Amino acid sequence: MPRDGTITRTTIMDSAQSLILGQGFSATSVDKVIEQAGITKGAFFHHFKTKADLALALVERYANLDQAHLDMNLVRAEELARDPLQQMLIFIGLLKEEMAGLTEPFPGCLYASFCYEAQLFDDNTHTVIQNMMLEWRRRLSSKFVDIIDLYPPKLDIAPESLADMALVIYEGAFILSKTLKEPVTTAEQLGHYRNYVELLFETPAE
Amino acid sequence: MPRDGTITRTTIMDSAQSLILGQGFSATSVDKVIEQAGITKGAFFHHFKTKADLALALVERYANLDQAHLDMNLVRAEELARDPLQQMLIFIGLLKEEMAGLTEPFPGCLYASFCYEAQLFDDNTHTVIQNMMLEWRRRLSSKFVDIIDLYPPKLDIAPESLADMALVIYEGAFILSKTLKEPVTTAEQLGHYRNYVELLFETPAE
DNA sequence: TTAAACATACCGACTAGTTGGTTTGTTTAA
DNA sequence: TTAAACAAACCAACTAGTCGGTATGTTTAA
Repeated sequence: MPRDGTITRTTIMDSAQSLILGQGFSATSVDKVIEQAGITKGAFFHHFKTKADLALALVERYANLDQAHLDMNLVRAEELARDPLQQMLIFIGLLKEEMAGLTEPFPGCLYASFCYEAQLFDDNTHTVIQNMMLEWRRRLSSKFVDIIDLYPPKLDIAPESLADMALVIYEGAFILSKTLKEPVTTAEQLGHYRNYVELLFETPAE
Repeated sequence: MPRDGTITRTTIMDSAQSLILGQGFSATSVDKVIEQAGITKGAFFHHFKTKADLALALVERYANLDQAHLDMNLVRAEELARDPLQQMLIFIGLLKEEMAGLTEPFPGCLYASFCYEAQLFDDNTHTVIQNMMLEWRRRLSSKFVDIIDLYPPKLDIAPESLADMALVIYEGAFILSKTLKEPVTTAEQLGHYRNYVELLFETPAE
């Protein structure tokens, strides 16, 4: 077996990601990454053709984890209930519980980090992020379409924008949580999202 | 009095801010700023002792505008209604209408931009941002306390986290809007926030 | 079995250009 | 005349990326 470079590659990516979430991509120099990773420039540019290539690899890995995370929680919710509204409420509850136990703010989202340095990245990198945001929209709005069918909502709402709200809450809560150093914010805000869905579709007591 | 440098200073800050919202603070070199502003390095470092000094000046100006914006819309809402719930719904409606007419995504929020490059800035800069976030929380949660007094909410909620939701929606919606290049997102999401408040406190039909 | 040929992983000095910041001097208006 | 407002040349440190070389394996053919 050849020397396994996947460990080195993973170490580089882990180091880079934690640096990027703290100081942004631009300020995360290759020198800082290799120092953090404990390797050399030769090793870095063996694994990544350019620094932009690292950025792409990072968002691809992040999006893959995000996809798996989305799939897993949707499947779990669908296993725990048959009714689409119950599934959605359970799904949001699962997301909330993940964030509820944090003792320090979530380190942040790579999508948001790259969003405010967007002009530094190429189209491939942007597309990966856009597609993953659209995937959240597709998956959740499809569920909301089923819900609207069964439970006439109290207000006229578009399922896509209701689906978007999940990511909106995540991204916004991360920013407040990081800035104010309050770990509970994200779980609290996901709780409001769940409340909103509940109130929108609940059948009035008769 | 010698030449009036306030125009130059403003031009520098405007150029810097638009560059920062597109590519982040770190990638926004002083050279790029002075090129965009059409001035020289001498002028730049006459007005700002360091690049970090520019960052502080930018967030201070941004926070002052934010404060005025918050004040103005709260006053307008209080002029248009006496009931605190109606005031809050009008207030959110005013924010929504500001965003509803955009033909391209809002350029973004300086708080969020700095949040993901946080380690580059000093405590003064952070404090300005934190104080403005806490100001939003104070002002809106005070209103929500009044609302809760008058309209027993359907669910048990903390007024602070309900107040935080305004900024959360803003910051999150900006990120989706910028990434997906969809200008309507922010107004849509503020609409959901208004819906949520409405549903939480509405008096059930009898 | 063995050794030559090859492939991958990695090292670290080097380069051309950029970075924030300084220095020295000039222009402008009161 | 004076002091703020600006210009332009300059600097040391840092930037991403290159390149020749080495170390450690795998494959192939006799």
